[in-house]
Amino acid sequence: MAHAQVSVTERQRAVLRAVIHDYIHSAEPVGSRSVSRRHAFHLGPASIRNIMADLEELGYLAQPHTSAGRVPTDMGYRFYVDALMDPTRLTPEEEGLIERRFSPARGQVEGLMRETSQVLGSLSRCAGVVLGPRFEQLQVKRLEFVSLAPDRVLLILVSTSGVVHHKVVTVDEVLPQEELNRVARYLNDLLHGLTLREVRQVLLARMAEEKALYDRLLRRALHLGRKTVEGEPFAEVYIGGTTHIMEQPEFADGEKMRAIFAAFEEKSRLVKILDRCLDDAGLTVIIGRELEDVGLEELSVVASPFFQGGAPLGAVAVLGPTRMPYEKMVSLVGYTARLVSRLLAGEAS
Amino acid sequence: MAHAQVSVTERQRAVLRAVIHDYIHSAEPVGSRSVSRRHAFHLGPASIRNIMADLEELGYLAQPHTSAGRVPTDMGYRFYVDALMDPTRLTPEEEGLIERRFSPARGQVEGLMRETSQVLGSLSRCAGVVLGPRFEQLQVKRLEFVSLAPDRVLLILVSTSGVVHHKVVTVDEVLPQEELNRVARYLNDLLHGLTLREVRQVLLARMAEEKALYDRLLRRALHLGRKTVEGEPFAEVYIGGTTHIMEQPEFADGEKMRAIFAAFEEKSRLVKILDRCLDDAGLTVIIGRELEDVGLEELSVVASPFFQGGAPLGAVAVLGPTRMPYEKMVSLVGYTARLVSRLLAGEAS
DNA sequence: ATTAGCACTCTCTTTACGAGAGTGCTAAGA
DNA sequence: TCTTAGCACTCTCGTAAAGAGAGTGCTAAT
Repeated sequence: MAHAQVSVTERQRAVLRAVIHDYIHSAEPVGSRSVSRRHAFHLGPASIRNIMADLEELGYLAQPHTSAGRVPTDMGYRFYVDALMDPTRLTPEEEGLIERRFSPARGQVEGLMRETSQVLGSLSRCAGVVLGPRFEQLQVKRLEFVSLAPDRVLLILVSTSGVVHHKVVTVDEVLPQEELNRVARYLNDLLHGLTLREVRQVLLARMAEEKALYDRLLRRALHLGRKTVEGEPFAEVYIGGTTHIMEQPEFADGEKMRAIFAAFEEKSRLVKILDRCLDDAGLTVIIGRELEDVGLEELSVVASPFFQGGAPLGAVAVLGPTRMPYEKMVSLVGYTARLVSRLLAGEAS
Repeated sequence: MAHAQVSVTERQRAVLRAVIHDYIHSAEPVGSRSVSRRHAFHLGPASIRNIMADLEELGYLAQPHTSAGRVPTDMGYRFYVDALMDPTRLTPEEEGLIERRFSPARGQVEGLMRETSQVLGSLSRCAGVVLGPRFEQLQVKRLEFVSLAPDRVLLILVSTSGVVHHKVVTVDEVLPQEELNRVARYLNDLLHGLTLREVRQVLLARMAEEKALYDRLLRRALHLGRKTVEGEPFAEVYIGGTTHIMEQPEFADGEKMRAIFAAFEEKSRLVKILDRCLDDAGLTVIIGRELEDVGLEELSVVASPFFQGGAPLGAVAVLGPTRMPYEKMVSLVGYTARLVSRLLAGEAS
């Protein structure tokens, strides 16, 4: 209306919308006849055909073969999501359902993440994916060192949000528990409240500044501190409802399924995709090839970051076939992300 | 020879063995002709046919339809595993490969479990499953309580083997960190070195014994201690290499796959199955329907417990189609279980 | 006891064919 | 000029028929 599209008329938009709607719920190529019938345009099938031919030329639709109906392309979905889709809201029932499922998970960040992935999975009937708190961004609440063996130390890191990370390291010299306690006390004083990114900087600065390192305790402390924060994975990924993807008719073929599940096992690929969504303040939709991940070309992602104290902490997402009901996914993911942010805020001390 | 089978002749055994061998690597019904050819019996196809008919009557073989070859039944596999199979050993290359893959995981129990499931998966080309340390059996090394919010406490439990468990609980009264430290000190003295099973008993005994509970500190300590050990899952389950199962031709059908992956998501079902294997000191093979799990009728499990300090701690297993190379799986699982036990022993302080 | 021979059965693949759905194009109508 | 009715064409899909292939069970001969 106000902003006239350069090359896409209002009618073309209406037909594209209709085709996508039909295709999303039938999973079968959509013909001109059914569009003309089901959506009460005052247009006959022949006109629809002309318009569809135009849309195909524009790259929004494709034909699996001559004389089949049309199927949306990635580009078609993209246009739909950006310009055609009318946002819906979740029904109050759905919202209530989500909230109820979350209530038992109150207070445990990891449990919350896991539950979120499962809720998203079951409501979207796709895979629900959650990118957990970014390690770098966790704030140190407490460090703890436990001596497991003379040369082996368990490092435990508790963040203010209640996330616990731990790992075992081997040290060169024997460190009795006594000394570990002193080290922990020192580091806790030094690092309390800092994010791990800051911790890394502080430790490096200290180590440079006190080159000499006469103090053995100090030296050990800095050394152990570095071990704690180094080489950690970017973040944890939680996946729920993966079986729903198998229900989609487009993946009846076993080979495609394998490719997809291989990606699920290799979580780094999911991390890479979801990481892109963290920079955007709001909700992101990535469609098919836009994922730039060989093996996932036929999937789309709807993702949204969630926040703690104003900073994006992680992301929730739905991963399903490109033929997914985008409006619904957008509202579902958006609602869930806001809810998670709210729960996290309610928990921060 | 020495022990003449009541109803199974030596020749029948040989034919059954041959059929199972062929079927395991072809996945197709085995006919009399190919048995006669491939295995240089001095018997023609017709004789083989007679023997196969006998084996069918005995319940060891079945025909998908008249005039197809024979296929082993669950009972046939069972007989094969119990009486026919000749044990193999892994090749030194395979053993070396396993050991190398484990070396980076040294010292971290959780990492070791995860890695084990993946190694088993990739070497068996089936799903690798590990039932982690049984919670009940962990020995308390250290308890730690961190106050996250006035009414919310993070409980951390470190076991002597380096396993870390944690959870967040909500408490009725405000507990400052100061007091939590005192509580932790008390409980650490009381519980150090006990298994969680014993911890439970000790706490119950104390609570009964000191009914009055005049001491607030004591009351709180016992209360928090109970929260720490109660309601915990039986054990963690690690699964690796699930995608291999999809490669099996018998699961090309999407519906069967779904059933199987549903079981993977619902880990309690796997726990139930593997738990059965913990009681047996050695290796267990469970075939098809013997699993007694609707949805997994076409799978078999080869499992073996691993030990720490003489007590079974958890189990490693391979989960694949009933048509799996049992000899190889048995040696693989056996070797891996022994290796895991060894690595655990090497780590105990 | 073994096996050759044979008729029979069942699956799988190929081929043919018609129904159905959809298209593109052309020409007529608004 | 835009719309649409009509029509020939194309492609898929399901069904049916036919033949090849593999395997069996039975009988009779060795």
